[in-house]
Amino acid sequence: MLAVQSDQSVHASRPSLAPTGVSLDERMAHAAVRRLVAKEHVFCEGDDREHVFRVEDGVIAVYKTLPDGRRQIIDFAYPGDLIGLGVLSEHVLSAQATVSSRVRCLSAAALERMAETDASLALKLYKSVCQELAATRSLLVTVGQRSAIERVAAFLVALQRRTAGESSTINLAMRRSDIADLLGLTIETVSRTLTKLRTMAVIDIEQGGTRVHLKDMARLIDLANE
Amino acid sequence: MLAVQSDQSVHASRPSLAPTGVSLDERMAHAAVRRLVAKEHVFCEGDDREHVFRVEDGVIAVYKTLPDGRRQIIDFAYPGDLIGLGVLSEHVLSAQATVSSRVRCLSAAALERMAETDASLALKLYKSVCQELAATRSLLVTVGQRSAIERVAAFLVALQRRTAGESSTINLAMRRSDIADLLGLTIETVSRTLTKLRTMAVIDIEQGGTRVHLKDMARLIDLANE
DNA sequence: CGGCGTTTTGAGATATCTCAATGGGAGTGG
DNA sequence: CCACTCCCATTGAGATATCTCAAAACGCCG
Repeated sequence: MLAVQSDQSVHASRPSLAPTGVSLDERMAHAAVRRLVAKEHVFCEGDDREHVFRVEDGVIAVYKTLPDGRRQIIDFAYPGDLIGLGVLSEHVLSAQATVSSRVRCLSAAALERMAETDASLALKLYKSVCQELAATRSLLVTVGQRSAIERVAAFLVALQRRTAGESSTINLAMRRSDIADLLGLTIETVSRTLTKLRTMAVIDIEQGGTRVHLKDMARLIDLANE
Repeated sequence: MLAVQSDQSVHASRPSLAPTGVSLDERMAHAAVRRLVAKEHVFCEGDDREHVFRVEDGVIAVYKTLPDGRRQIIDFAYPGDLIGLGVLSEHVLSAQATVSSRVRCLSAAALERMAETDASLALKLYKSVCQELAATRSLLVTVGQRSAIERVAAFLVALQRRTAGESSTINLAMRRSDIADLLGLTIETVSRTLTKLRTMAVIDIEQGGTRVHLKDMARLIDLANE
């Protein structure tokens, strides 16, 4: 989700005219860590927005549900990402660990109070949300325009870029139902599409179905129609 | 799109520690106006991001295209909305008038320079992008989870709330193809769905097909499954 | 009045969903 | 250590919502 780059001080690049005593990272270092088991919620829609969280380990699914229970995952948050930013006093989305995870808790009020007098921090938040917006738009294009195989291919490519670095093996760290709810498909279609990609020799699925080896990245990107 | 509330000065609510000489609205008042005919572009993906625009009149479709020409409209921008904000030096989206429109042009560099030393303005931009993000997420839920009739109903409800005030008559001010590309449907499905809603006596479609009267708002909201 | 772009409507094709059954792994308790 | 259970993934077969292709009607503008 929101990738706020680590730095030694929020004032590193440009001196602020409204200095504060404590940098974002300093606060982060002291913030309490919370451990979550798979499926445990970080927060739910409607909860008071007391904290902003930074993912330390694991994967957090940020999602919205319709009254009848259908669920759209908006984003997966990986280590380093921030979740829970917003302008309202209540959460408008829910967030749930897909596997056992750790998050660091930061007071939302304190963060936003800092930003009120610290242009550098406010601008950092602004730019971060712009990035988040770009990611959400990208998912919207995928869900609105692409076929099932294109969606799954795009998802795998995005996951590789976001979490795997140079490696061509990715760890899904989530269930098929999570992927389905991200891409606007059913679990059966996700499963069928993954086996189709395996049949096409574009990917390998390891025993357990959670680790995937991207054998033909160029082909996968092509299939994603990016 | 980004709804930056009008005010007399960006310092109205809280004195900034980093004052600037010129408020956002003052700049707006002096900014050049550009007139566009239907289908004319405000900017295209890849263009240098020289300006941020505020819509004065008409409707601007902000969209992204896939290599093969499929198009996903991300948002319609109405009078008062800002378009073209971002962190990169190039536009990552295209923007096109759906009907003849007017926009005001503001230097992107100047705006972002102001924000660097004006925490109040930076925070305002942050909050605006948060709202934009919320709208995009909402559309993502619609496109990812809802059926054709739910999507069209949700679109009509959102349009009414956003542009019609108290009135129950809305002006689409766009083609069926624009609605289709917003909702991830085809023009035929949009057309059929609108006539279905008319048959159900939930809406009336005026001669010309561009003005729609929402006869049964409660039912429409229910159909949208919101 | 003619022509063009757009919308509507129809009929058939198809991608994806739904429902159902099977199988594998992980954890639990005997 | 072996059943047993639960959860999840896979696979199949049939249903269906939406798409595609095609034609006709409409409305606007020159």
